[in-house]
Amino acid sequence: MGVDVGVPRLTMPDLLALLSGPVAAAARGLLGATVSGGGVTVRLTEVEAYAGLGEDPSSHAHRRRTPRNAVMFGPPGFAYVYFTYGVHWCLNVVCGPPGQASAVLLRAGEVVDGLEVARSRRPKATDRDLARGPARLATALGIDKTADGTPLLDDTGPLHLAAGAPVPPDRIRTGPRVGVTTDTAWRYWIADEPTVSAFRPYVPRNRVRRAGTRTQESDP
DNA sequence: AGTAGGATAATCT
DNA sequence: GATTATCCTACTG
Repeated sequence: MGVDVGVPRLTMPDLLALLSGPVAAAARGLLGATVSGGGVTVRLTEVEAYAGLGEDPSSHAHRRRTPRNAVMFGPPGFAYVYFTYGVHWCLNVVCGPPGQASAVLLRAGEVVDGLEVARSRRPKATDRDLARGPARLATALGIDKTADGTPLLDDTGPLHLAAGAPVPPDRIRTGPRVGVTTDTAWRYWIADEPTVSAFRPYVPRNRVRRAGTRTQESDP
């Protein structure tokens, strides 16, 4: 039984249509949607669009199809999960028509259900920080590589994506994406949401301490 | 409050 | 062998 009749909510076919279209619109439209996994539900407050083959140097699918990014080349509505920095998992929603390989990175959200479970997965985090950042969000949902390539729009996989209460357009903010070289304003977030992650400009990590480099000073 | 550095391994050149 | 769509801790002021 729907209670709040006045609030239009995307139907499942509408959600699929949204994900099938241009990735920027898909990213925008995903704000306010919910992702559930492992007993935790997160309401998305911050996302980033990544175009696929060719157009976007920051996209994992920029150059060509590889085993890692293969899911991005498939149909929309599936999870693309990647491992980075040797430590973290991040969750994307595959968008666009098959072959285009665009995706939306889920950067942050508010835990709206399963709070106790989310806290147990991130014991040291405050409630605000439980899913504030892409790897934190993935951890809160209990995501690892087994979620890669699973469907998000039905209940056959470990994750489920559902439309939420629509976000008024004037509440949506845009800006450059985090941690990448390109400056396209393809980061979207909901204004005044405390769960939105802090912006961090791209900084190359050049300083590699080489094991073979001997230093002579061994005493002051 | 702000920043520097380390963790740690898959992926790609 | 270099890079990485990040996060946490420790240190400085």
